[in-house]
Amino acid sequence: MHDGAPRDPVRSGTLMTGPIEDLRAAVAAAASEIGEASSAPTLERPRQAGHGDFSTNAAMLLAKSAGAPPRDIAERLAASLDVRLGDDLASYEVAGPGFLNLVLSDGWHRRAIAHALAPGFGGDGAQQLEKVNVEFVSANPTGPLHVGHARNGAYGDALARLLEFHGQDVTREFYVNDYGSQVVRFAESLRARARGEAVPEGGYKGDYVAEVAEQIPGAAELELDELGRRGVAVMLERSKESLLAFGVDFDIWFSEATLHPDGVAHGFDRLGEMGETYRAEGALWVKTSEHGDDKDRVIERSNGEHTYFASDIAYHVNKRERGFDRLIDVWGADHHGYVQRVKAMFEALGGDRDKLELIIMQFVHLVERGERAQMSKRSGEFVSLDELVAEIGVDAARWFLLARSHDTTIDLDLDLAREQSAENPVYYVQYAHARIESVKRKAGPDANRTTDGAGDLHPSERALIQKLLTFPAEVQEATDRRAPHRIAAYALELAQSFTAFYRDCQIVGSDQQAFRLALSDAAQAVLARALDLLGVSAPQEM
RNA sequence: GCCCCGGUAGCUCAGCUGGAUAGAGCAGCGGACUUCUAAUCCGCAGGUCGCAGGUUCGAGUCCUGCCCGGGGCGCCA
Repeated sequence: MHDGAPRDPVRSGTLMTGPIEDLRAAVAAAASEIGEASSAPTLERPRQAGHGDFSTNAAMLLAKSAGAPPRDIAERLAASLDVRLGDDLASYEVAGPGFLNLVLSDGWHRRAIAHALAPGFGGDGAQQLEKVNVEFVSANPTGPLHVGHARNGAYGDALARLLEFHGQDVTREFYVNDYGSQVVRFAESLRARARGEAVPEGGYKGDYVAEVAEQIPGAAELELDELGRRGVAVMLERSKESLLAFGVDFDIWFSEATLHPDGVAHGFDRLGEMGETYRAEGALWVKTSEHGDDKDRVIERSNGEHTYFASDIAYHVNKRERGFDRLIDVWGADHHGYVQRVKAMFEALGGDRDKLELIIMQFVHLVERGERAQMSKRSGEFVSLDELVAEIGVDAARWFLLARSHDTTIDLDLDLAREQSAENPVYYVQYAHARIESVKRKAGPDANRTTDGAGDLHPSERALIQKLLTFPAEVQEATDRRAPHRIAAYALELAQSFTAFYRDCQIVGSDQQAFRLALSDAAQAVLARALDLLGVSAPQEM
């Protein structure tokens, strides 16, 4: 949807204005007549029925500077809003310690639907257009992807989708750790399997190792280097297939090996030019402690070999030189200890530490009959991404993984997940979408639509419209906070709002048919968009 | 010892960066299918928001200390 005409790099804000933004602006304007608010007034949909369609705390924030009781100020605010909003304000009420509750007219609600029906509703909210690199999954290519990678993949992809919808230019990147000692260990394991020998201590013990070895002709006799390369290639191909089947499609598969030796040397040069390295105890160090790290870090060992950190430096230099405005790395919880040093290194390289985001994903714990099991690639004990998809399907799997905040650990009991997959809320949301399609089918292809109408709106219609109108703010919030799980929560709530409307209001055949079809169209479009942001399908029928 | 993430209903989790009587899904109990899709809907029950202080008109949310669970603190990758 972002193809075609170029857009302004900085938004005027006009694209974003909608009924809620107008309302918010009116409240802000009314407030500024009275005094200085200590913070921006809220404008929210109260969870409590009977507290109006929208509610603001502006009066309480103004009380100090205006030197008057909050409830008195709320009355003055209301009087001002009454003039500003005219017929759109149906009624108001001052409540509690000084809340101002607003009830908007049916006309305001009807007009709002047209806004929600506009193409791209909720998108393009970014204030500043950026070229963003999102690096995620980045699993070692020495074994199959497990559910932890699935979580990382679902999250990274959903975040990328959010950023794209928000208006950013996003590159999805997978960093392939195809260099270093784990590749050697993998090659040794492959050779042992090919020769029918026991896998050496510290090697990879999973059955997949034998399968991979079988796919490499002459594996028993190949040089370790070559065997490692072949093995990694096979694993990588498998990973690509698994991820594609899971709906995750990377733009770039970046090989760590290609950073050696030139990229690493280049990275060291850059640090050297910045005066950020020194030699001590026979090793080469980088002064990360001057940028917030606990201690300085070795990048070249006293034996002349590079540390893993050397690759990280080269990689981040490379990313910067590819012209990204923002780098987002999605890591597993076991890497949180590296956040400070990588941020420090990035700053030492002359980067802006705020332009490098390191997002830590908490783990997926495997639970079997109430017992926690440890997932480990080397021991071969894990639930694979493929297995998860085979058991419960892509949509249920993605929903399961995306419905929770990324900083909460997830307990996965595969038996339970299998049992409960039929009860996965994702189907409820999809069902609402399919049901709307069914209603439209019933109405026929030529049925009229209108956002005009007479007569009172049903409370369920008003609630559905209000829910639709909050979508742009939800997208904004989910994007700003890197929190796609909010979209899942929103999608469920929207599906509930639609289902209540469907229950209470006859659509096809009613004298409000054209209006209710327009409302249904808007609900369907937003449901489809929300599901798409999560990488979940929106079926026409179920 | 230090650092990061959690602790909210029986279970799994939200809680819009401080707002009104803390929510959802699942599980449980009781109801609803001659109707635009019952993968649905309605009702009931379920809580010392880990504990103790503090900040203020107001704290699940912010601060301090402690308890519990998970993860991390290499010249490994």
